[in-house]
Amino acid sequence: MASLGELERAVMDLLWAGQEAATANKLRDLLAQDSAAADGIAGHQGKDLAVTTVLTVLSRLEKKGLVERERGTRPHRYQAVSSRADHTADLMHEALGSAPDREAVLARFIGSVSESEAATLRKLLSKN
Amino acid sequence: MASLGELERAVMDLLWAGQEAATANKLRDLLAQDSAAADGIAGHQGKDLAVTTVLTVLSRLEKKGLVERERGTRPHRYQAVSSRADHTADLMHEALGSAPDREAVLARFIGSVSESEAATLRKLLSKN
DNA sequence: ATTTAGTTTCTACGCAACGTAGAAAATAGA
DNA sequence: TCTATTTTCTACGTTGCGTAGAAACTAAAT
Repeated sequence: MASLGELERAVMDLLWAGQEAATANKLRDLLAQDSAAADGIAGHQGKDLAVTTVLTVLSRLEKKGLVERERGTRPHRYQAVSSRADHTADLMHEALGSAPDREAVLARFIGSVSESEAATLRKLLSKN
Repeated sequence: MASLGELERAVMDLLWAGQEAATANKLRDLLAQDSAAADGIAGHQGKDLAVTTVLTVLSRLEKKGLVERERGTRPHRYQAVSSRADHTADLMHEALGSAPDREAVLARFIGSVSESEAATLRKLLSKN
């Protein structure tokens, strides 16, 4: 399924957070904000990325099937193909599927889950 | 947590499969067997790896915390730090933990689980 | 004690992924 | 048609991994 680099991850987080499709410029601005916030504004050492950088990353994410772009509108607009929840669940299934002893894996997994999450799971498994 | 390359994965699979700690030479032989089997014996295009290759990989796995070695014995013996089931469960937790909306993730995860696995989960969640 | 055969460490090369962005090409609006 | 904006192309530096030779090290045999 291909794992994500740091910047790719940051971009996906933005796309997953916002519901609207966003342009590369918009994303660049948001990334600048975030990094400024992380430094505490004072720093803000010109961590602004070039738009081409963001576009490159978006292209790579598109190739990986994580992002979709509207080619019709002029500044192309990008959006995540699936929700973060779906994507994360896919990753979990991918990990699970890579093992021959799925039951054992599930046992370990459940064994180290918090009580509230266990409750959530019980609910999800009974309903339906 | 660091993901594994192809050879790293193959080595871990061997360590997870066998219960005894193994030497680099032993692992090299097992890898040669496996690749021969994969090709159907006829091929077996001298895919035998150098022992140093296996040792390098083992060192990297040790640095990643996946493998442990007995330095006392002369041909060092290597073994997995945790079982494959534990490791896989850890990966699942890692994926789950990276999302802010854990409940949503669990919902998707459960939603696309096979019926037999769902049964397994129900059992695991009730018992205890 | 010295040599030697086997073992481990060090160093390194090629390749692919990723962060990064300038140069060039394409396009929409003035 | 010219220009400002946007997108694509190309590329460079870094890091992880597959791969292994060279060098250092250690235990056994002589």
